[in-house]
Amino acid sequence: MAVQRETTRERILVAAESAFADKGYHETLVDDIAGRTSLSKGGFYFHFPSKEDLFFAVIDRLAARLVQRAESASASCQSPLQGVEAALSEVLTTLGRRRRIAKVLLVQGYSMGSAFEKKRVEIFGRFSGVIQDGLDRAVEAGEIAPINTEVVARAWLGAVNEIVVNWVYHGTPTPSEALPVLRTILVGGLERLDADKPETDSPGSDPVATND
Amino acid sequence: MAVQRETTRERILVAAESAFADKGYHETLVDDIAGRTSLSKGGFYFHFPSKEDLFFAVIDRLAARLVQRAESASASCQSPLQGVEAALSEVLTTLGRRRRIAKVLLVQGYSMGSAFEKKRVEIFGRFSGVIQDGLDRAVEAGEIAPINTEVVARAWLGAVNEIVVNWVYHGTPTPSEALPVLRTILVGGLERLDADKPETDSPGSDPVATND
DNA sequence: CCGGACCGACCGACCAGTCGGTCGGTTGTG
DNA sequence: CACAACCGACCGACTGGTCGGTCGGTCCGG
Repeated sequence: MAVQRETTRERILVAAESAFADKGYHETLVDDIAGRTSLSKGGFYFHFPSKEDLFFAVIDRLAARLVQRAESASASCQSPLQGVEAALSEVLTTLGRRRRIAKVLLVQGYSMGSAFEKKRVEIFGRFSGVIQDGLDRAVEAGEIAPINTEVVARAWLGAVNEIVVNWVYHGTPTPSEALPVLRTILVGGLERLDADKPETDSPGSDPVATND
Repeated sequence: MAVQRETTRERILVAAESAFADKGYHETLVDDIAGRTSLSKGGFYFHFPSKEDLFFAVIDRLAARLVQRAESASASCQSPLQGVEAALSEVLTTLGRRRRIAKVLLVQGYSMGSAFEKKRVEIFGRFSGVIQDGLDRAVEAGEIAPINTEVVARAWLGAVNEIVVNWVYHGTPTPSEALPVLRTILVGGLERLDADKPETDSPGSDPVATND
């Protein structure tokens, strides 16, 4: 039997992800999670020191996966701006495929109260860091004009977040429906700056397509 | 003594706004609010049927005020697009002046759990309605090219939301710092569409300034 | 027979909401 | 004007249910 440690821990994380998605932090009881894991409450507390720690672990796992997806999507692109666009699409479509995950990551955390604040800052910081990096490189590469990339990154993240959250609640418009529009207005908002300052020296490749 | 009804109710609302801003829904006790109002718990329950009702009343009040500000800012503009821009600025700067209000309105609600979902949909719907209306009129007026205005409105709202929330937690960048950048990328994202389809018949007045 | 994994009854803090009671003002009555 | 009957606003001790967390114990593989 021994050395089920990681297996069981994983089972708990999976069950918790689902439970938190359904009911939020407060409304999910430790007994619920124990139940879904076919574990007793005591069994659960053998693996996690507290409910709060469990929640953070769930969030961290999700965020890490998503950030990695975004990063690798971005890395497989030629130009920085395309990379940012790809990261954006990746996040949007991934969350769009997994409504429950989106809900845990973007909504349910707040119900933890003040303990969540630090975590939210950290998670959103990771994402906006990825985007900001790409934007900075795009500026350096002369793809877009200089601008406060931190604000832009945040704004994009917020736009994506709102589209996803609204979809989580409303069911419409779906992220994949929204993607082309988002691409147009977000990336387009920067390209215009480029047009203002036409000092680019890109090697003639066609610029980022503005629609699918 | 009689007929303090409204006065006391108002006092409770004000105190609750502040308490919820500080500690969120769950962490704020009815006793806290009673305390801040120099009222007993029983006294409080004379005026509100439940803690939940109180919270909704607080949120509604704040949202109504803010929506009205946005609408009147928008109404005092000449072109629809300028109106949308003005509404955007108004919301951003108003929230930027009142960090606590921003927190109650945009963050703390989630800590109520599922009961808040309907409310969030409603509140954000009100705001995005204002923006969407303006955008629709801007499309009709030929100021911008046709686009899915619902998605755009949501995206803008999300961008503003994220900037404000990030500021609430991080303290930087401040909404007023972010405003010019937001204006550039958001409104700019639409103007570019205009440039693609140069069929406007605006009466020669200079277009919306892209920076202050 | 040791100890890691797990059990589940139990504890106790916590808190929304209740309820019997108080008290100052107002209204009605003679 | 006096006095009673009434009422709206408010008080605060109490309750009842809920849950996170604990702890003494069990079970099984090595």
